[in-house]
Amino acid sequence: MSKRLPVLDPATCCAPIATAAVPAAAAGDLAAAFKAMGDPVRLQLLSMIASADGGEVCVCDLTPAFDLTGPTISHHLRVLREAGLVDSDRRGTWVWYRANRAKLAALSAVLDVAVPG
Amino acid sequence: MSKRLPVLDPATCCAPIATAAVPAAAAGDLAAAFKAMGDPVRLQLLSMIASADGGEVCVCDLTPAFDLTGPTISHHLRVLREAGLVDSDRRGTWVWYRANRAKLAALSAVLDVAVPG
DNA sequence: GTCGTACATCGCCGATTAACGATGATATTG
DNA sequence: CAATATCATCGTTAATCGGCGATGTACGAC
Repeated sequence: MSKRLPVLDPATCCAPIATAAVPAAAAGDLAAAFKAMGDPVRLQLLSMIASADGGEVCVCDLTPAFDLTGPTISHHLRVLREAGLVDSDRRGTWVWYRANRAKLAALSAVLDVAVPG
Repeated sequence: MSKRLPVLDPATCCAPIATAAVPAAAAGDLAAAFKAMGDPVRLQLLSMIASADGGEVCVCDLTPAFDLTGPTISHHLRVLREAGLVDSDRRGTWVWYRANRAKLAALSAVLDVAVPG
């Protein structure tokens, strides 16, 4: 399935942006992940996958939730996959998606900040 | 300065995506914020602003950090502003930017997740 | 084998975007 | 006042993106 390896380990990169500036080398990978979430449909897809009971969802349950064609949903799922936010797994006729929780946690940590007052 | 009000209160919206699916009405605003961070230059700008000593940075200190023209940096700052991630403030000749920490915290919370193992 | 279903990929098109140079607005200085 | 500096806006261009229909691939049923 040609999983493309992330250049940077999501667990180690990076310090919260309120603590230190993101190094240029890391900015690309981080921005790619945020960019993948920067579409309403993809954000909903990601949240449906991440919050799914049992930790995974069949594409057949995702597609009918939107007023979009199959190829379009497939396209968005591919973007999420290539960003390393989700993983897919074909079992028989159906394809199942699950969230990469470590990646989500890393992104959350990057945005974490002490809120004043 | 025509600050455009967010449709949804960043402090109340939303539950972590690993907990519940993002409502369609909220997906747009959330995705817009992530989209703004989905560019390497903007992510670096945001991190430079958020981590700045004193909580704010002059544009004059941001522009020379990139191999880009002034208008291009101005454009990226505008995107960050319209996404509600930063606020600007002109004082004399210079314009100062500071991060909207509440918004960053809200986005961090949305991505927060319990990591297994 | 032939069908029908479930997704992915391909190719195309209209809309959006990042980048630039030129121009404009605002503030300080002489 | 004129001149300079900072930053935003305007207008253009090349590239990217989201959407679709058509086609391809993998699987189960027959």
